[in-house]
Amino acid sequence: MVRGKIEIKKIENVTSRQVTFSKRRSGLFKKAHELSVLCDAQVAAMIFSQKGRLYEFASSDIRNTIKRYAEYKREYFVAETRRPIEQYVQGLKKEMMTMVKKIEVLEVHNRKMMGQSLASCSVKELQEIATQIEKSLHTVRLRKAKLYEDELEKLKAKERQLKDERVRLCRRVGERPMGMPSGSKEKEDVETDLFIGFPKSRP
Amino acid sequence: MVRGKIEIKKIENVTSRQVTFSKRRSGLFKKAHELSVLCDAQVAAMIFSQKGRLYEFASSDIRNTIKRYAEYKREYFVAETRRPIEQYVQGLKKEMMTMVKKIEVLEVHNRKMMGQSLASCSVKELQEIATQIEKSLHTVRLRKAKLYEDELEKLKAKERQLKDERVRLCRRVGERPMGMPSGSKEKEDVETDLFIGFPKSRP
DNA sequence: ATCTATTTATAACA
DNA sequence: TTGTTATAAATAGAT
Repeated sequence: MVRGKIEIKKIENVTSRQVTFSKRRSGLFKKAHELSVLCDAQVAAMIFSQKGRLYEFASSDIRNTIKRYAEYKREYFVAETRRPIEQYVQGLKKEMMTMVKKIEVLEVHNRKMMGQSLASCSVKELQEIATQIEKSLHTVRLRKAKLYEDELEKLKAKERQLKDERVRLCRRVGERPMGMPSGSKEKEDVETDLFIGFPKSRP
Repeated sequence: MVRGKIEIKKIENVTSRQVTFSKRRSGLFKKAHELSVLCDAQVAAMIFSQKGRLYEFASSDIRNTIKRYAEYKREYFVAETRRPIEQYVQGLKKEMMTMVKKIEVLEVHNRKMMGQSLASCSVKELQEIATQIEKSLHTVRLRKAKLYEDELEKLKAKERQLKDERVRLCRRVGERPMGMPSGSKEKEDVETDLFIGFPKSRP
């Protein structure tokens, strides 16, 4: 545009292009600055040189300007930059909603099974709850009984084993077993009727 | 800069400022475009007017330029733009963890109160569960009894009301009440012992 | 908007 | 890069 005006097309001479880039870049930034001051506008400019080097200008904080830009045009900037995360967040939120509902259901059920919050229940509901609770009680008691029984079996087995051992030892020492516990005398394989634990006839 | 150079400071005259904004804006974009063509650079410029209107220029697709910018400076653009969201996501995840745990606890408790998954319970635990279930059963039955009682009260009240009405009508017709239900004869305010519903003596 | 007197920007050169 | 300079471009103020 001086000493012979130039055509606006890529400058092929590398040196010349670099010089022009440098000069026009500062010119552009100067103009940008003047515009921002004169007209109280927010201006941002960014330039990538051919080599990939970044030059930037911002009248105020460039982050704010870009943020503002992003908000202004979220249909393509925010969207493309953030949509994956936002979709992910949406997914998380949905999951949470589901969980919240699940917790509610569980808590209501729990409360009813604990005999709480019964005010809203009809007679029919109360009957159902009672039935369920009775069933549960039955199951729990069965299980408890089974545990006792197992325990008893174990103890009996141990007793048997100890007796066998005792007999074996007595034989080895060459003396007749004596001073046996009351009830079972000389028999080596006794079925004791020793009962340990609670009576199991209360289901 | 012409016909008397101007100082670079905010133009106070509104009209003047608007005109200058318009002229210089197009000037800036023209320069930006020339720079991008002459030097084969990627240039983007964005301007927010005082009123908040956005004007933008981009040599190539502005999204690419901004993306490139974001990648170039993720240490403060990407980071600061996305960190809040990422913190938010972290928060959500934490909440979800808590909820998952809560659900687990509730489900375990629920199962036990339903008489399920008892295999892992000790005798002591089983006893505690049974005690709790018994308590619940008691509460539920109390509640059921209360409901029956209330219902009964209502019915009794209704019965009384109907009897009163009947007596009033008979008097009006001028005849002695007759053909009364068995049990209560002439008395106008009878306390019936009619029992409706299940016996309530089974808590 | 358009005009135009000036200031600015800058291409070419050093 | 920086500086100089001739000249093109931009634009303030007026219309």
